[in-house]
Amino acid sequence: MDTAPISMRRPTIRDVAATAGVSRGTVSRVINGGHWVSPEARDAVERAIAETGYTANHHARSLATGRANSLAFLLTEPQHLLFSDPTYALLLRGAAEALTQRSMTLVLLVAGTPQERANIASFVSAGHVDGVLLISSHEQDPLVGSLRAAGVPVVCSGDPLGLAGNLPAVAVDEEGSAREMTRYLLSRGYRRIAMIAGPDDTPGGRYRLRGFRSEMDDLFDPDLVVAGDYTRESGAVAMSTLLGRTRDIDAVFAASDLMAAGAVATLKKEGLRVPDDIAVAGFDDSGLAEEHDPPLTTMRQPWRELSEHMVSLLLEAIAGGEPRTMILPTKLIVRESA
Amino acid sequence: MDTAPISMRRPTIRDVAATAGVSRGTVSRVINGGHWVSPEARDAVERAIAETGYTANHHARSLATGRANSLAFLLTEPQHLLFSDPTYALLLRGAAEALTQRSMTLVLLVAGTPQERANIASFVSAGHVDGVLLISSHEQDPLVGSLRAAGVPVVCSGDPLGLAGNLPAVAVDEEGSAREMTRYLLSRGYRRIAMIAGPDDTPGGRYRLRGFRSEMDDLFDPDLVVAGDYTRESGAVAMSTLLGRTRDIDAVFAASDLMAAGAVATLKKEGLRVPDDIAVAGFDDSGLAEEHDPPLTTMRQPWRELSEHMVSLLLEAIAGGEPRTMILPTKLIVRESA
DNA sequence: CCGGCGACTGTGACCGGTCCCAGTATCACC
DNA sequence: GGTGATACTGGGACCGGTCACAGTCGCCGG
Repeated sequence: MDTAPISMRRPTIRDVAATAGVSRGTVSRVINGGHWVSPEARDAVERAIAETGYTANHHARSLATGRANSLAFLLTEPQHLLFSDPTYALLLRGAAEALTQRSMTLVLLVAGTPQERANIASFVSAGHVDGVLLISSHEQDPLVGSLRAAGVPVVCSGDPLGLAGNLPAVAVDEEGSAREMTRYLLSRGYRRIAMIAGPDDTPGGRYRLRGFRSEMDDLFDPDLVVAGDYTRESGAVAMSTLLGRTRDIDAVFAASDLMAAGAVATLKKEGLRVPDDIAVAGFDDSGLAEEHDPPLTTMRQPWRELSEHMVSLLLEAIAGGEPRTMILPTKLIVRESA
Repeated sequence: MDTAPISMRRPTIRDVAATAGVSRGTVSRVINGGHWVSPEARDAVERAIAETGYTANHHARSLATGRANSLAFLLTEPQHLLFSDPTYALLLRGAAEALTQRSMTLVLLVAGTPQERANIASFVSAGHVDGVLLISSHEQDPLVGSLRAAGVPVVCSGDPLGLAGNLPAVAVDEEGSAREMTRYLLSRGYRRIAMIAGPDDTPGGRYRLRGFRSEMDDLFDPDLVVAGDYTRESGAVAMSTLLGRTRDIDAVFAASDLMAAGAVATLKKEGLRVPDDIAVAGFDDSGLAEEHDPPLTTMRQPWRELSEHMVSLLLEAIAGGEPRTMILPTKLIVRESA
């Protein structure tokens, strides 16, 4: 019956051992660093591996070692946000690369519906991944709590508000960045500067506003602050709100490029020119900023470094190291909008 | 020394069996459908599972069954494209959801550097995932060949050009969609319609152009066709090229929203109004279209359905079914740009 | 009363690795 | 020549499931 070419089953470590004329143990040692193996044995094993085309079975290895060799990229934002905001894609790309380099894999988890959240909690707690790259959690996300309780190593993107210490995190200097942008706007002669802040339960919402306020000092006017939720639409709405309060505004600092873009859209609709009538600055330099019309002045977040360090801190934590937190610098990118 | 609360190891199927007072086999049967299990046994097992908080160990199961319970989402585009084009994010989101529903996991693979491509080929061939969702392959991608050779189930997004048949795929009716858009533009009275096509080695490049050409019929002018690579920049460049050839253009049909946006940018720079001087239509309805200024008339791709069907066709193929291909309809979305 | 069948259950082998321990060989040293 | 350390090797046990198979039990028909 079976006239098809026999589909050889994948070679196992035993096959390699047999063709190399050594034991499984020796093959295993060669694979894992090769200490305490004689040069001849190593050679034989390496030849045998090449000859048989052996590749290790991840599942078997994970079962034996208890390590999964994979990390979860966990998005906790409501769905619609996740994929409209280009910053997530940047982090995802960086994380994927960082893991590929370490020959680990990236499991994408999206915590949208309550059902999904429950599944994810049990999935992760069950040890199917070694750790979690936690992306953009609002303060007091219960999911984070359950992960911590289960003892799953976690590293946060951005300051883990309210999860006092102990959680490793990689963040940018939110407050300092906001101060720098504010200082820049002031240096350009703007005095009536409004801020479209992020939600107060996110680090980017809280600390960027704090930096803005302290740098503005006497010039700070609470009427010129409106909070959005980082989306383009919320930026547009916020700008309308601001204009409804007063026309005495000469610059706007938005806590995300997306909100800045929304603000610009509103301004255009109102017949106001950017930056001639009102200057607009964003935050993130998410790619959108450069393509925008006009190109946005913004604070560049070091996306590549952020994800790279998230991965390395997480691996440290998994290895049992002390939880560390890194603060990375941002960079002022001056374009045309302000 | 160890004053910390003992960290109980995860309960295994044996623990469940013990507390339920049955054998491992029975527990396994309950978990996998529960056939040929007495109601009392089932009850006891379910109680024991709840009591112990048991969750199955994926690695052990995969080792025993040979199934990984995960699919790869494989991006074969050069890096910079992947994450600037919002359409990938839409597919990714949909795939993640579709898999979560089936309690499978999504492994993200990015085939960027040659090194990564090699790793991915061996990773996938080694059976670490059950199948591959292949995203946007150019014709004759060697990676696809090696995956097919290794017998890994694959499903393509878009017509798998050149990989004649046999590969299941989910695509939209490219040619029909392009005809519909062209017909619409003609119905609006435009006669000198240009096309910014996609690369000819992609289905969206080849077939959308084909549809455009056949619907234009006598009005088709090869001088009014330029190919881009779906990016915004290429759209901008293509538009410049077109304008360099002739100013006798009253509408432009771009094979992606991103290229349409680039074209609009060029037109604005040239002082031309959209749609008053030149109308612009896109393709994808990738989210960008709605937010664009002016909002883009475009062909909506059914992203959710695309990814959902990709997953289900792939699972069919994995189960040994005949490779199937699905063609989904698009929808003309009329906004302001044309 | 026996044979046979269907429903249900328990058990041992196995998936493909890792790890640990016992064992051997070689060599230096006293 | 015995002792002990060092370098290396082999093999059994184990990780936590699934699966095939054998076995038990009750019941029905002949």
